[in-house]
Amino acid sequence: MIRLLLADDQALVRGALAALLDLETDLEVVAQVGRGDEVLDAARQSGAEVCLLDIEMPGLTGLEVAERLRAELPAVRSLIVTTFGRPGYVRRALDAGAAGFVVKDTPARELADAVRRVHAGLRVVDPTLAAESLMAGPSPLTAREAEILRLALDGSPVATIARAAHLSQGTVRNHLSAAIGKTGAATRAEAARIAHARGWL
Amino acid sequence: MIRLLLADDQALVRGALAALLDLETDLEVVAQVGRGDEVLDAARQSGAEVCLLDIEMPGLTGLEVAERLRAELPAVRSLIVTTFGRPGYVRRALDAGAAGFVVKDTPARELADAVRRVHAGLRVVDPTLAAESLMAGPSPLTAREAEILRLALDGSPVATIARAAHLSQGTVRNHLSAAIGKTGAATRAEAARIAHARGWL
DNA sequence: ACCTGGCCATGACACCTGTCACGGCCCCGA
DNA sequence: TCGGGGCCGTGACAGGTGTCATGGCCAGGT
Repeated sequence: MIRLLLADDQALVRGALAALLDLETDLEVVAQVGRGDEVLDAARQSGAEVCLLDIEMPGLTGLEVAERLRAELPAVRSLIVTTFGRPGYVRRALDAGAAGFVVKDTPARELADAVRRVHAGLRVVDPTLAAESLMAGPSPLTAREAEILRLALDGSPVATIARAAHLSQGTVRNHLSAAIGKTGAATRAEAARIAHARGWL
Repeated sequence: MIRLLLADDQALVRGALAALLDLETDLEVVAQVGRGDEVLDAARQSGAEVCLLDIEMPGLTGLEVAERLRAELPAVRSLIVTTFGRPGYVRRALDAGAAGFVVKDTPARELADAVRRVHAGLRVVDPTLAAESLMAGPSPLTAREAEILRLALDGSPVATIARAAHLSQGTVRNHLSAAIGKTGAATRAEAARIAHARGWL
């Protein structure tokens, strides 16, 4: 009996996944949480062996959770289950200590197998996704450029970004210009979209 | 036995919802599709009585599907099941003939009840969502303003938008200016975000 | 000691954007 | 018949944006 923990911010999806996995005779969902910062406590109390983690959750990112799980509960395996197959996410997930990476597009019947493989100590990564991840390569953005671009994601004007980052407007525009160049974009909005889609933010 | 059709672009979510609903003794999932434009055929062939529709799908929107179902298969009830509780979506869903509107945040146990209510001919709408929908009111945007704003969503420059819409740049800027004024935004990026969040696009 | 590269900043320039005033064309309701 | 309002366009202006050159500071590697 493999003991599972589910972390996803959408209650309906969480419950549905639980129903799906409980159909398997060798799997048992022992805990469900809707926030990233509730995973560690729940994992400790439930004695979960494998954690299915969504990436975009309130509190903590699934990637951050995977990192903390590795540090504090090294016996627990993390399996990232996310909507977005952004290339950069795969690399970051593996760096964070995740044992697997699955997108929500994959057929339902394959999920249970992924869980079993991860539990057995294997690494599970969507093959097409792994290829994309290698193709795209690592992020060319510096830390500051990524930070500025994150602030520019919603289309804020330079003045707002500068205040938020405690920088001068000129510096912000320089970072944005560099990011535009590195992403091959024409405007900062496009640069932000590209970097976001690649998982560089 | 209530016959259900599931439409959601994420295979994993689709399969998980099927597992969840099949647990109920009076419900039966008779068809699953991953695209909006496959729903009608599938509904006809499977003889589904209730269709669970995600809004954002390739091919056709869940809202558009609801409209066509009402026109061509009036006996079939539509239940919108979506991630985003945008106020404008609720109104548009009901106008399109949907019998219910549920967000993916709702507890899993309530979904089966929503299906039964819809099948019984009742309307099901998340109460807090209904309140928000009334609060926000209808879209103040004209058709063209909404179209231009849709094209501006990704941060394209005015020249690109103008080409895409077959308009002069001046006209595009006028429409954008009007939209910025009506949304109370400061930039077109913010206006696009606001309108999108309200379900006006 | 030297050079490279990230980071911060300034100033100047060309260009893009947001706003406003204005005019014209339609359709619809009073 | 006469507005009113949506729609399209022009022109002009102030301010925001993207680019470039330049300079200083600091950490790291040769």
